[in-house]
Amino acid sequence: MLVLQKACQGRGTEGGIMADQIEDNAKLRAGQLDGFIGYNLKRANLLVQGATRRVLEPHDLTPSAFATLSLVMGRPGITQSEVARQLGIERSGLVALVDKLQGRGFVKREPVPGDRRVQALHPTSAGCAAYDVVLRDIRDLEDRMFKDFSEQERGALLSILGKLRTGLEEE
Amino acid sequence: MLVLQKACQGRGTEGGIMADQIEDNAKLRAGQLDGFIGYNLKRANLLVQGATRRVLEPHDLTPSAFATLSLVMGRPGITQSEVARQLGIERSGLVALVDKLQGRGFVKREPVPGDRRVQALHPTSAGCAAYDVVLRDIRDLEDRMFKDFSEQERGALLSILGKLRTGLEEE
DNA sequence: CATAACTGTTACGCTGCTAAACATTATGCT
DNA sequence: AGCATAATGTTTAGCAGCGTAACAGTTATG
Repeated sequence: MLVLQKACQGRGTEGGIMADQIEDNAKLRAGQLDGFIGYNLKRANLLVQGATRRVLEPHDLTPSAFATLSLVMGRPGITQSEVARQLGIERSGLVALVDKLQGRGFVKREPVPGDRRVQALHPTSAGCAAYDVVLRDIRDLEDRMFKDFSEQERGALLSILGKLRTGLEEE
Repeated sequence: MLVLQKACQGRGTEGGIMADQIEDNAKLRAGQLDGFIGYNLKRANLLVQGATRRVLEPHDLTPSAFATLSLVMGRPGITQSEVARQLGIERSGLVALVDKLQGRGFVKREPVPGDRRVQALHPTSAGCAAYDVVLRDIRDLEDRMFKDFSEQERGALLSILGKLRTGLEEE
């Protein structure tokens, strides 16, 4: 608050003359943004997702497509609604995703005996093979990103993110 | 790997009959996605950004607009290119952002004596006042999100995210 | 058995961003 | 000085991802 007023009343409008002083202030004040989880999360996510995209691109997969494939691999017969829920997106958005995955022969939609509304998702053998190789690339990427981290830090990050998620999901 | 093959060759195509077994497998295998930082980051970011949007909406601000305002507050006279760099977006994307901020009278563009290309950004008094109240709301939100976290965990998250960022920014 | 709730799907539109091009101004090389 | 190179702000065009709303078919619930 004090800082704000200083910025506004003080040299705010004269700006740009004494570059070194401004640089100093930057280090002192710019921390504001760096103190917010929202901002840090966004930036980190931007970078990580960028790297992920670059790894996935040669396989012609988007992060969402890979996540979908991964879910289908992990739980064959999973319903589309369930996938959407786990991915945190709308059901409608998933249709195109599954369409593309099915078009490439990685998954197939199959009716389930008990409930004629749903079409369960199953991996094909081609999907399994593809997933196997892509998974290796992703694992490599994660190892590369975490190369400067201790095993403890890596675990801490995952657990904290998980805790944050569950805390927010149930409002 | 073993898991994959099992999923593919095994009950993959018969799916959906024994719901309880499938549920069990979900708990065992679905961890795959939960083990990736990319996925956890994306999900957490989705939720946090959603909450942030909800807080910012009454003030008619987007997260990016708030971040921009925050940067201008923290370093009056900052250049647009610099803001774009810090936000990790393109210069072109920032124009509309600043336009809107300027339209609402929160910041103003001013020529800088030394370099006639740049137009330095400065907060107005209205911008300062607005930022002051919005900042309070954001701080409240962050406290609410972290209510179940120890001070240590909160610090750990920020430092790890920061480390991840700097590690990725320099390739 | 009627009403509500759920599933997959489509069509439409918005938002946020990137990419490419351009004019203006700075900088560096020779 | 002159010329190439780069940087800044800007416009325009376009795209990808996502949400909303609506729909038909199906199941659950009172």
